Amino acid sequence: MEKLLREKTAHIVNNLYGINFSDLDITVNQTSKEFVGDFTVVIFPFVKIARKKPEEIGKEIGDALQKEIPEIDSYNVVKGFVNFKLKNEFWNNFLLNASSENYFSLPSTHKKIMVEYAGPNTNKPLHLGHIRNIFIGYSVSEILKAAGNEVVKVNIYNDRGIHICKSMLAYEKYSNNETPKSKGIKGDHLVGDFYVKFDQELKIQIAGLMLKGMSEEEAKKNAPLNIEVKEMLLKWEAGDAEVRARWEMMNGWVYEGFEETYQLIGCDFNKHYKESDTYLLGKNIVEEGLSKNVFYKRPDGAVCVDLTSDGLDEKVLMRSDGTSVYITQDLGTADLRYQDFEPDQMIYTVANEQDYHFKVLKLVTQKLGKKYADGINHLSYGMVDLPTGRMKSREGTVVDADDLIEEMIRTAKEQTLALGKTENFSEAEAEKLYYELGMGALKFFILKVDPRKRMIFNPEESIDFHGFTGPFIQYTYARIQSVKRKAGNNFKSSTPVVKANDSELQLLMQLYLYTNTIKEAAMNLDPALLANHIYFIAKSFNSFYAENSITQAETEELKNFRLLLSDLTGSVIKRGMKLLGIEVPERM
RNA sequence: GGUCCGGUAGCUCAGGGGAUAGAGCAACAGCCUUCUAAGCUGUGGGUCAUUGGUUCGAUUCCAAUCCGGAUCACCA
Repeated sequence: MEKLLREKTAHIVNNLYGINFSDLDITVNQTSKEFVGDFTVVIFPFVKIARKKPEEIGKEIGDALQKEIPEIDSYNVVKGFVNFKLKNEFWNNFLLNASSENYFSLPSTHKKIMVEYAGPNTNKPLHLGHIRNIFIGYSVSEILKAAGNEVVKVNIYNDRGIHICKSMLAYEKYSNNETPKSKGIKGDHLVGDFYVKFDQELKIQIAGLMLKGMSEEEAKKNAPLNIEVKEMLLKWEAGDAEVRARWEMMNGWVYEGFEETYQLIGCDFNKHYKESDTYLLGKNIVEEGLSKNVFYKRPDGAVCVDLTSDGLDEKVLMRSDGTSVYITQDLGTADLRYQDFEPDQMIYTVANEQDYHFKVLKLVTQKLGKKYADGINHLSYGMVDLPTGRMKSREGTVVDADDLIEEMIRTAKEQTLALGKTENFSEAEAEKLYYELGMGALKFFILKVDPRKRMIFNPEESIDFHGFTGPFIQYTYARIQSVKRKAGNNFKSSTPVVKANDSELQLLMQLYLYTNTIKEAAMNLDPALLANHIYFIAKSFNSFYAENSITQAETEELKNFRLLLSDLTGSVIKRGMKLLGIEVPERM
């Protein structure tokens, strides 16, 4: 309807005033609530050209549009705004159409989009930063699917390098060969403990050396642990059997731990890539770049690319000793992924601290003339900070993912029990509900914020279950299901001819705008748009619910209409929340 | 220092050229013998960081300044 209004208005204005506006030049808004109407055309832009008063123009446009668009019931002009009110039939028809099975399946874009998300290191457990990453990456993937794209979800494991060796070395030195099983903790946590242990022991060594008169820099260089860990990395690269075996074992523990957390979170992947598999591929690309004269070799042997003409710097792509750096393996990974799936677009869900890195990646692949280069897209999200600033693992301020999830579920349980909501639930049903509510609260808390912005999480304040939250929406859904049960699930999709009241219209409008939001969320890679919209739908429903009786409506026809409206609201909420990765309960 | 991102109510966040700037939390006042009160209705709370500009109109766009953050490795 907005599109139709824009097109018709442009047409009318062009004829009437001899200008040349396209539909994109026309502003159509929702009518703001203090005026009568559903949609509003802004006519200020024509005032100057038409040399008439806004009120006059408004009347001319209003008359013309009313003639051309049969769904328009009436209009009014206020200053430079023409407010159009749509006929009951329009909303009745919408309700019927939207209640049919395939209303919400948007046409295929014939595009294949790859989304990378998660991307953890295999030396410590997942934390709140990963949680935001995973929620965003998963939700963006689902939204893209809903908008008609084929989506491939991939993960990348940073599973090799000096930081991985640190936990391995600490394990070798300080463990009693314990295993996740023997200690009864998750594998990623066990490995993470040794990563921390390495740092602690290293600090002691450095302090000791400094007491003997070394400078801090010297002490760091000469600390036995630092020397040993470098030796271990060399052994790893050389394929030393013992080191590789320990690496396989410890990474195996970590993957098991991660898998458990993924399951709890409810995310999934089509394929996991490992940097240990791709870092060597990057070297082929470096060779390719050299032969194409896109890269050059410095006298010291390091391979570089000059990006100064693009406003960046000279960037090293391979060390003088021939080993690969971070960007090298990303070049290899991108190439492999394109061979694997041939996506039209590759979206990297990575925090904004790596903006520079992805600029370089895109530029370098473009310079190499890679087919996929233009499709590289960095979904750069803001980091999660504490009120005191950045989370720091060394200061122990990192919010652990498993702990946080557990706490959310526990809080959900407490609050639900306090309200006595689960008195006639079976044990399994109740546990499922606590899980859905706890995760719903957490996911919504994260996803309602614009991904691009940094956000603050205060561990002192528990995440809310009231107001603009996941549980509020889940509650709304459960309420709707309850009403439907009370009505014996007995309502027909026959043509309702009902003059909707204000709260019904408000709800219909929100439901009507839903598919727009999906398209916009997909275009902007922004689940927050969807989260906000679902909240408005739930809020509109609750107002409607408070003001109107559904099962006791004055007439059968009205009852049927309201049941149909409630049912549609429920299905849109369920559908939308699914795209955020949030389940909705039938009862709560 | 260069580049990029941000600054909106006490707090957490929407709005990104259009009408009197919105939610939630927190505070206060109402609403359960009627479909689930994790709800609904209302009240108070704002120099949209500052200063200039662009125009019919700027919280929104541009510039400068201030404040916060990120980044500019042969680390990942």
